[in-house]
Amino acid sequence: MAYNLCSSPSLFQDVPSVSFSSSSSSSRKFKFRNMSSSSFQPFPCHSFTSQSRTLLHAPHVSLQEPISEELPAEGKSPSYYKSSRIWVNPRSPRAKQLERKSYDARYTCLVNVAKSLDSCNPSQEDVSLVLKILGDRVLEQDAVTVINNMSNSLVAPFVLNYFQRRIRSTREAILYNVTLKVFRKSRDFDAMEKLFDEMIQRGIKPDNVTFSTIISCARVCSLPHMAVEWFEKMASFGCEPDEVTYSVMIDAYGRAGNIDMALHLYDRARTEKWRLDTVTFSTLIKMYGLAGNYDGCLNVYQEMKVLGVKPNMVIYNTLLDAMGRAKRPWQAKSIYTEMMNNGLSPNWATYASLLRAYGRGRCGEDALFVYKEMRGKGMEMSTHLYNTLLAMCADLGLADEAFEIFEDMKSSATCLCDSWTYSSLITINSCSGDVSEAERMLNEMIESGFEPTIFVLTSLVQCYGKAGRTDDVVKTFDQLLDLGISPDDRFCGCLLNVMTQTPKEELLKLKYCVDKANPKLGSVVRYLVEGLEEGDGEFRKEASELFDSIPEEVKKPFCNSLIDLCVNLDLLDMACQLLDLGLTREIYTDIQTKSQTQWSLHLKSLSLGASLTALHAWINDLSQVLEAGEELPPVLGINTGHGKHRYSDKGLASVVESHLNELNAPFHEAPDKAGWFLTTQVAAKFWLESRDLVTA
DNA sequence: CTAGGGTTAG
Repeated sequence: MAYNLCSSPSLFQDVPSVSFSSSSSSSRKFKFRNMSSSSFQPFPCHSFTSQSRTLLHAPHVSLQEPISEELPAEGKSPSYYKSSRIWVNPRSPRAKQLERKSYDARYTCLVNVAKSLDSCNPSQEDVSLVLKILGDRVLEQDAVTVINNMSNSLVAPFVLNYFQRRIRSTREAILYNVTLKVFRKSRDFDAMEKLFDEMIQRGIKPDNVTFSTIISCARVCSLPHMAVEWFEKMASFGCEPDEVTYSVMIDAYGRAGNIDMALHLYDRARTEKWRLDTVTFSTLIKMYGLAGNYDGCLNVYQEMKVLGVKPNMVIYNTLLDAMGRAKRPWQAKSIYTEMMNNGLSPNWATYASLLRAYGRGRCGEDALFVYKEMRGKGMEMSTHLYNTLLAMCADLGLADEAFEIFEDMKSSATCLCDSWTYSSLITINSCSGDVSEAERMLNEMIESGFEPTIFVLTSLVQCYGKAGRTDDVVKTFDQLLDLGISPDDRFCGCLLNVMTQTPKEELLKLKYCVDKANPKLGSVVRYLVEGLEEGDGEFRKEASELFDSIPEEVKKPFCNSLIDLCVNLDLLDMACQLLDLGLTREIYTDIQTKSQTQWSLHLKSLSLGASLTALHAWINDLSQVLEAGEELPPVLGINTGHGKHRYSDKGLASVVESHLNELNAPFHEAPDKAGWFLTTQVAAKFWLESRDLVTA
């Protein structure tokens, strides 16, 4: 028997017809996936140009027309062979290539049908008109390919109906499943549920594919509870979840915030010896990353390798992204190195993750090296990738590089600037205190048709605050409200930070903003700014309520700024109360540590005011130890960290050092340990006792 | 691309 893969050679200039001798046993292997050799009916595709109009108005052309009903007898050419008939050994690469080309051509035809359907009216008549071209005998496989390539969820049900009337299938769920996929593409969960009901009513049994499609649709529609609901429904339809369903559900549970359940499923999948593949692992890594469990990400990665699953690009990119979130640039680097050693070359997602990791991890040199490498490789740029570069520059304060990248972006024909682009540029200029350049960018943003976002306005508040332009801070605040944006915690934190840099006589203007933005914060600030007398722990109670009401990640910056404000206003008692509150609520942790040989004070994560307050508290604690007749350890140390401090232009070290000098404290900078001030038990004891004499 | 699952921002 000869398989004739291309019945009309003239249609394929470079694809000659092929026949395979039945004597070759390998011809069995030569078939298309999901299709038995005998069921394959080749057809020419000459009428299928990319123009769907041509397609529709070519009624004399049928996909099936030139097909010979009888396959040619061995060694005899069918009548429609004209020329260029070549015998090809089915084992040869040439045969594989021909198979490929023939398949591709057929596939392209069906994709074009799908495209025409997408742009036609959602009616049975119009759908029939397009589909007539497939002839009366439609192959199930072709129907699947057509629907699978559609994206119009209004037309899809008519197409399904058309095919159902022409195809007698023993596996009717398939056409339903592939139609469900179209709904998934347009995120139409309601349509999905409706079609499922129809399936049931027609007595067609849903299978795992049905459920995993519905579940993953719920996921992309941000309806994780629906995903769970449908998963739990499976059993009542006689479906046992398999590895794909587990993989989807691990993700759905993760996104629903039910990580325990996700891990439970993973355990089950593992003990039931499902073949776990990279998709499941990347899902797990992603889930741990979003939950902030970064060691969990690395554990999954290790476990995956132990189980013999080879990491692919998606795994590496997901890991890199997680390490970026974790602010662990060094781990991102070693993962990237491993990726390269495994012979994989970075794509856009790799670069985006790396840039983010190095930007957030303050690794300027590494980040710029990535940028150079991208340029050197001629990496195809996108708006998103440009924006990632600009965000990296904003993280690292690289104004010149940002300008260069921005110019490059504007000269690109395909990558349009968007509100993210301007946002990064405004942030960069705001951080470097360039008010006029920040304003110029804001204007350009507005002229380009983008409204300022809360991120832009937050940056501007910071910018004006730094420049001492309190009225413009207030103006920016009002602009935020005018745009109907409600101030978030970051914005309030920024206002609070501006207050720590504002002279006392202007603070009332900012208090107005804080009051409006967050009344709880306003009532705490009132004690400081209005010099409110506090009786009976009122202040502490208000501050406690404030910290109860804000999310974990903003507690420390709020507390730092509030303490700074106290210190600026000489309200040391309230500063101490806030520090104590911060310690008891574990907003600050491990500030004081004790070992056999050394007691230490760690100030690195504290603002300047909070550092000085913590220093005073520590000195008081040490005095009390002596008063109680107990001993100090051999060494006492203060760790300020070195380098530039987040909250100050001056390093924290120099501020603490001059304060220690003022106090005549015997701490001295350690020559071999940067950022440490040390003293001995004897010196400390002598100083503390003489100090107590003075204050007594 | 081949009836189901995974990687792009404050």
